[in-house]
Parts: sequence; C-alpha cells; structure tokens
Amino acid sequence: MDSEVAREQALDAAERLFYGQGVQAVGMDAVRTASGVSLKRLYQLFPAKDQLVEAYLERRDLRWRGRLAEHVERHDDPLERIPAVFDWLEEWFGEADFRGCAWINSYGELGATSERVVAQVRAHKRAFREYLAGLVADAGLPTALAGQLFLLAEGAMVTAGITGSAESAAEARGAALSLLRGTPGGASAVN
Amino acid sequence: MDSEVAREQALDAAERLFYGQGVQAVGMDAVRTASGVSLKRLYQLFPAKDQLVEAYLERRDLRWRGRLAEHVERHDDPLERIPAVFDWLEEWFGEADFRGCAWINSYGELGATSERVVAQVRAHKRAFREYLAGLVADAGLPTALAGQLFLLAEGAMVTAGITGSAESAAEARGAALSLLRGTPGGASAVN
DNA sequence: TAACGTAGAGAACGCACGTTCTCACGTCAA
DNA sequence: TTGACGTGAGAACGTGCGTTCTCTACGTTA
Repeated sequence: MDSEVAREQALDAAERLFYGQGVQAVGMDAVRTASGVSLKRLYQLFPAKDQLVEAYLERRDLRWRGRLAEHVERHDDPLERIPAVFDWLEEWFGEADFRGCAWINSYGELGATSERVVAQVRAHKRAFREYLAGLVADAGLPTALAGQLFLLAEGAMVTAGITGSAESAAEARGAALSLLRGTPGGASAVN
Repeated sequence: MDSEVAREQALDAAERLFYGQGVQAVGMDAVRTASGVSLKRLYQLFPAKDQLVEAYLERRDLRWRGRLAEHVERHDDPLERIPAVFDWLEEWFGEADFRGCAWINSYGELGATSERVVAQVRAHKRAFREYLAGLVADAGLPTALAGQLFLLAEGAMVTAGITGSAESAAEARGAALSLLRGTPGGASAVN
C-alpha cells in the first residue's frame, strides 16, 4: 500500500474517531481497525499518538478554513461576507456529527498535557481570527470589530457544542449585525 | 475524621488537581495523597471517580456564581451591572491558576463519555445564562440581549483559556457596551 | 529456484489507573 | 478486658492502552 494513501486513510479514521469520541477515548488499535492501516505502518507514519493527533488537527484546520472561505466568498459584497461567516457556522452546527469545535475540545482534553496540541489550537484560532480581521478590513470597518466578531463566533461554537443546538449561530449573527450597524462606516444596509 | 471534613478536603484537592491538570490526567491516588483522605474513605464518599468529578463541578458552580454575583452586586445601577460581569471575568482570567473555564474544559475532555459531566456542564451554563437574563431584565433591556452577552462571555472565557491572556475580557466588554448602546432603552450613559 | 526484505496480523510487554482487598491498629460498648 | 467495628496505609487485581516484537506470507531479484 502506498504510503501517501495509508497516511490519508489513517488520518481519515483518526479524525472521525478523535472528533466523535474524544482523543483519549480512542486507542491506536481502534485507529488501526477503522483505517485498515497496520500498527507497524501507523507508527512509521506517526511515531507517537501525539503526532497523529497533531496531524489530525493540522489537516482539519486546512479543511475547516477552506470550507469557511469557500462559503464566505460566494458573496461579493464585503459587507455581506461578515454575516455569511455566521451562516456557515449555523450550517456546520447542524451537521449530524457536529460535536463542538475540535480545537476547543482538544484543548480541554489535552491542553494541560500536550504542547503539540496547544500549539495546534493556538495556531488554528489565530488563523481564524486573522481571517476575520481580513474580512473586516476589506469591508472598511474598524479593526477592533474583528476581535469582537471572533469572540461571538467562539461563544457560538462552544455553546452549540454544549447544548447540541444550532441556534447560537443565529444569536451571534444578530449580535454581529448590531455591532456592524453601530459602527462608523458601518452597514445599515446589511439585512 | 469527620465525614463532612473529609468530603471538603477531598473536594478541595480534586478541584485543584482536576482543574489544573485535567480530570483524566489525575488519578484517584493523587487525590488521596493531596487530600489526606484514604482511598477507602474516598470511595465511601464518592462511589466512583465520575461522581467525584460531578461533585467537584457542582461545588465549583456554586462558588463561581457566588463570586460573580458578589462582584456584580457591588453596583447598584442595573445598567452598570452588565459591564461589571466582564470586569469580573477579567479579574478571573488574571488569576495565577487560571486555565480556562472548568466546564468547557470538562466538556471537551468528558463530553463524549460521561453523562454526569454533560449534565453538570449544561446546568452550569444554563444558570449563568439565566443570571445574565436577570441582569438584562432588571436593566429594562430587551430579552434578546442576554443571549448575545452570554456568547460574548463564553467566547472570552474560551479565548482567555487558549491564549493565556486576559485581554479577551476587555474586548468582550467593549462589544457588550456597543450592544447596550445600540439598543432601544439602551444605555448611552454607561461609560 | 532460493534467499532476502518487507508488510500485515496480532501477540506481548510495561505501565498507569480505577477499584477492591488485606491487615494491623485504635476505639468504644458490654 | 474483650471483641466487634471502623479506619488508614497501601498492596493487589483487572483492565486498557501505547508501543514494540514475533511470526508468517509474499513479492522481488540473482
């Protein structure tokens, strides 16, 4: 079996299991069984579980931000792109296997014990925040708004995870629109 | 040794260890050593680790909300009480042992495996949300504001935990004030 | 064909930890 | 005084899991 293929299969299984059941609840044996990649191969690709977790978070980060950007960029008007972020969150929260933000959950689980995981979580959140900052800048809005939108999005994610409901996305979107409207250069035009 | 005393000592140690290192990283032996309560006694008081975790979260919830309320109620003006929530968050985030929200972390760690923990987390978040709703109602502000403030607070907590910085509290406070100001009946008077 | 390297399956190892058991000791009632 | 009982210290047990090792089978090459 090709190494590249084995790696992808291992990460597919790891992502499904780690996200769905938590990292510590899933043994390497379960990853082996679910992926069809032998233990020997797994340990060649990822010398320790830590590094499999790291790779899972890293690949998920790329995909997650890719999906978000794809959705947002369907809107041409920079002012519409900001609420579109929360629309996408709502879609995400509604997915059948949604179980909260993978990074927030991983931080809760491993933040105190794994430096690798902490680094991944910080990098992901920084990237998301910077993406929002880009949207805010493109819309000609004040920089300070980015951090506020970021906090709303984070609050919505953590709340959706805990309650199992998608409604926090709409709440956050409402708050985001209020903040936009109350802003110099802000958007009374946005629905 | 009195049972009540043993229980408190066990919970003191459990809280310090579970919060600081994560629940799964702390064995019952460590709780025994840190608390001075024998294993036999521990298992009499809490028949399984699950239930010790549950009791830890429950007692912390009472204390956490008590401290918050105590701080908030120093302000008599209902409109000042809302930003005071975020002031208190900032104080909390600045404490030396702060390591994020215990409930969010516990959810990330055990949400997929322990019903008891999930119930505690939901109860705590519901109580916090309702506390905010009370503040909003007392200030004569629209009900919808409560959910938005809640999301800001949650976002601030999770962000402070991940970044290790207290600044998200000030950001959330700024956003909260903007939302207050943009609101009918809202408070252009609040600093 | 024969020797060799590689990969997969899964057994084995070592350790950590939740939980229970043992045993010696102190306490209190009869 | 004695005997039943509760307690503390910690050993012991069982299990799960991260990691490594063994063995077998197969494909490749001289």
